[in-house]
Amino acid sequence: MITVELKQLITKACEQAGFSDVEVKLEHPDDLVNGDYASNVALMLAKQVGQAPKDVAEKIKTNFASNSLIKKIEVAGPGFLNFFLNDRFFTDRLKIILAQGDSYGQNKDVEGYKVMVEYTDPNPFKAFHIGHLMSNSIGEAISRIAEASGAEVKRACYQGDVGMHVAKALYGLKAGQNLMTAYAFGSKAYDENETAKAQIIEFNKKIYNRNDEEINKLYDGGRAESLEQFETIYQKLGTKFDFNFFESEVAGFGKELVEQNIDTVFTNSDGAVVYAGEKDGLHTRVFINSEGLPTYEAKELGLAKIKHDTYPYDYSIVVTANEITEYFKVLLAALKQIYPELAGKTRHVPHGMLRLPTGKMSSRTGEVITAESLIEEVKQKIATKVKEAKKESNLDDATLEQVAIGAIKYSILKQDITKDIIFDLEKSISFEGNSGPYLQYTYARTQSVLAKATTEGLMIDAAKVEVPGLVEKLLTRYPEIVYKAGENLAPHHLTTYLTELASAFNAYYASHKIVGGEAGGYRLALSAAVGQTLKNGLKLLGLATPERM
RNA sequence: GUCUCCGUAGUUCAAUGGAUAGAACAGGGGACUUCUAAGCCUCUAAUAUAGGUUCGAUUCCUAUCGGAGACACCA
Repeated sequence: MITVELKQLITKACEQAGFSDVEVKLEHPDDLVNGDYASNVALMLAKQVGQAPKDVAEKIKTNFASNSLIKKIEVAGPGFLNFFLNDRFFTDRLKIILAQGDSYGQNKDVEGYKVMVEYTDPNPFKAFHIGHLMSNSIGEAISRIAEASGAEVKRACYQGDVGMHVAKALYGLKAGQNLMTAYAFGSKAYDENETAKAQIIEFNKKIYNRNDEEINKLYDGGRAESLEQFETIYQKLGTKFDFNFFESEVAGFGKELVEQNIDTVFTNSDGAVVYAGEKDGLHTRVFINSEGLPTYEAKELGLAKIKHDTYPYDYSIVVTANEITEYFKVLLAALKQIYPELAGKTRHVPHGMLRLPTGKMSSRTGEVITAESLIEEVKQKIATKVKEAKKESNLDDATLEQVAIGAIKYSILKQDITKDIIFDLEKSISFEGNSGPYLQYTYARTQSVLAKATTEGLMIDAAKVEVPGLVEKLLTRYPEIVYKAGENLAPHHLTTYLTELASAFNAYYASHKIVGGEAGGYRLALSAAVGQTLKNGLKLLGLATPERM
């Protein structure tokens, strides 16, 4: 990468100037008049060597070895070193982008590492709601970014197919409710009716023990139907899980693990088995309840080991909403004592909550927006909008869905994943400006232009090359952005960048005629490179790139 | 009450301790007999408060105020 090269040159110049042990940092100045890259090494060094920052900068500048990459170096502001790269660097990059194609931007940061990413985690018998959509969008993006960084990624989904929520749903099913309404019905009964509560607790045991034929039948049917619904949604969203783990499969082993470590790791307390987290600055959590059943904590403990047996990961990433952040710390503390090597490889990536303006969503009360209904509603909105804007709509249903899902995913991925999203259908999902469809539209536009150019080839002839502007400069930064997104597990760096790139290209497009004319070949090559980069970036985010829209 | 995360234009979001805090939406104004107007150009508008560290703070530290989450048998 260019940044590595540049850093080496700076380090060398610093040494030549008599400054050693410098950590060189590079950044892109906000304004291109301050160069393509800037470094604050002189500012950092100034105090250490007792000289004025500007003098230090000048010394580094004069000791810079001449090379073909750099056009000029300026000392500016309080003591920044601003680097201007040769035009040739940017125009040559277009060739590289077109040659590398779909692989442009990939790196080898974590090459050879086996990574398991767990995300989405919906519960059978409960609705797949927009919260799951958030986890899925983030987890899928992280998986794809990890792949682009060289990792071998396996996607995992962990699903709660046993536990009180299932017992409540079964109570509802038994009372004649359907899968959509059963859970809320059972929850209500549990809270309001003592007899129902006792019955549900009884159901819960029967589910674990599988000793009641009627319950088994209801359970098996409901579970299968739920999983089938989830598959349909994953297909729409573009996720294919390599492994499905179920609480029913890990519960037994998890319970054993806890029981084997009573008195060493865990303690008995009021009939339950708990981990006293206070010694780690955390809080106490129950691992086996007083009914003798493993809680989510014990199951998760078993899951960690079973995951590793299934796929010997170097890193295990668990993507969930941040409401379980504290709980996960307790889990990791316990895991650290039982399987220290696994705890060290496990990383919890919490994301914000998706909340409604009225507050937190609650599947207990049935106050949820399902993923399915959101996608349909957004499709409707887009269809209406397109109909108003254009006389005829050539948008087929498949494209409409790609754009709708693109709008939804973008709205989730555009911000720092740790922050909550207050979800308001009217405001949260945008089709213009800073949005998924804006990027998809820009991509389609590049393809449309290329299709128009039937007689011209993509030429980057030295004689016809234009002076590189913002578009060319942004294009060269893409690999840095992928790297940064991977390093910080922060997909929003990509969305921000892609929107900047699309915006620069749209401005270029509005003021330059691309097809035909003197520089036609070059401009087409530029359009192709923008299209390729948008496509690669959108792919990492999990957004489709329709050719027309 | 204890712990964790968060407070940036009217709204939704950006900004590895750096230069004039950047977009989008909303609102005002505008261009186009041109390759996709889901587009382009332009104007108005923000770092919760008070201290501290630093050459330099939206960013780090402390306190206050405000919001969200967790705090034993749900997940």
